[in-house]
Amino acid sequence: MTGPIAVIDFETTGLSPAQGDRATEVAVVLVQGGRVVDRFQSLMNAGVRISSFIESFTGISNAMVAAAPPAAQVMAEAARFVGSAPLVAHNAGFDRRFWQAELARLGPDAPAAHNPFACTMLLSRRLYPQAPGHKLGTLAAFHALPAAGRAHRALADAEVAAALLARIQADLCSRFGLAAASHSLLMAVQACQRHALDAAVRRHLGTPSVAA
DNA sequence: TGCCAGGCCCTCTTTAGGGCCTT
Repeated sequence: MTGPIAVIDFETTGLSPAQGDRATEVAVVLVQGGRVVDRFQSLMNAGVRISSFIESFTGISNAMVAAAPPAAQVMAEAARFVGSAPLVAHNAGFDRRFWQAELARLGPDAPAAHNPFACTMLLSRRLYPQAPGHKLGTLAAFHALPAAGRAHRALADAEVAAALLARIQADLCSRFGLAAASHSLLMAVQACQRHALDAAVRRHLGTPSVAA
């Protein structure tokens, strides 16, 4: 049994914290042994205005964040919830930038700020090249994953990403005869070269031959 | 008013360009 993995999703005011964008909502789903074992979700007030485009896109309004706890408080709680668990997100580069930017505002010693991230989008590109696309919703439909609520809200998207992660782990296990697909294996698959998946997994596992 | 990012991946590539994906 591997340790828990924290699947995270942010809703934000835009695409780039370097351009002043801030998080408006965060959700974390803890997954262990292919099952969701705990959840964290909160809106947060970062003191910035949400554009009408983002409001219609996410359903998160200025009034909703005005009534939410301060961003620093929410991020501190999220970091404690994640603890030492490795992280997973869909298009993880995006969520990693906001995770690190928001935690950096808490100070240089914020916990969990540098936990490793794996990406369900990069993994899906490796494992499911036949999928019609690699958006989270497209992959959910492709794998017939259960609906989890309104898309583009943090907890619903984190739940779908967690279900996608469970599918990825199950497929890796069945393909390579594993009992469990660890986060480090996910990182190895994510980093492997195109058309070199089996060789990359064999290198990671340290086994000379694995049934395909 | 209009525009804004970053990184991976593919290919009509590698001295590059553009699509995808996240909000």
